[in-house]
Amino acid sequence: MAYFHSQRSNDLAMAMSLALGRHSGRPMALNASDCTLFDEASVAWQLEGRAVPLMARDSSSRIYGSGMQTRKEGVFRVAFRTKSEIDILDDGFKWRKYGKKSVKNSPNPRNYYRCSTEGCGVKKRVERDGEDPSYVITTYEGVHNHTSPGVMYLAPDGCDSGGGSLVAGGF
DNA sequence: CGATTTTGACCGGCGC
DNA sequence: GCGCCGGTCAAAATCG
Repeated sequence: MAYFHSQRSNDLAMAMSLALGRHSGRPMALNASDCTLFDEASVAWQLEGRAVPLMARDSSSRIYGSGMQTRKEGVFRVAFRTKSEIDILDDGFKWRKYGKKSVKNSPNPRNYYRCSTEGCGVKKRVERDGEDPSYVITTYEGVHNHTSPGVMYLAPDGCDSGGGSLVAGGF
């Protein structure tokens, strides 16, 4: 098992990224009770205590709050809701905003971010909950192929196996 | 001075 | 076919 260390309080988003990286391509549903499937994520959830993961599936998943079905296949997508004052939850990755759109369902605009690292096509969608403005809905799409510059990975004991990488190679 | 944000335009899918 | 809707592009502006 690997641990993560972060100086930020927004560990949930980062943990979700970790979960994405470790369990990429594996379809599974996430509930609050299923968080034990993800070691790092479960730690973060215990720390946060308020975050409510909504769903996580690889394909044919549904977006929170709407009956819309995703048609893209093979892309791991996670949507969850977090109580936060700020829209941009820094998860340790470098995100570059590439679009802003207001959706019809919600009066709040939706921001589109992309991982600025070359070769990493992970996308992120941040939207504030229209019903509860104190909540932020974050959607990750894709898998990182590099380590986060803001996260330090620690091994409990001298981890010798070089194969146990947290980075998900090809999906 | 390079990277990133901003913001309207553009485009593709889908429903009517 | 057209228009709505969601997603992306790209050029100018801005930031560090």
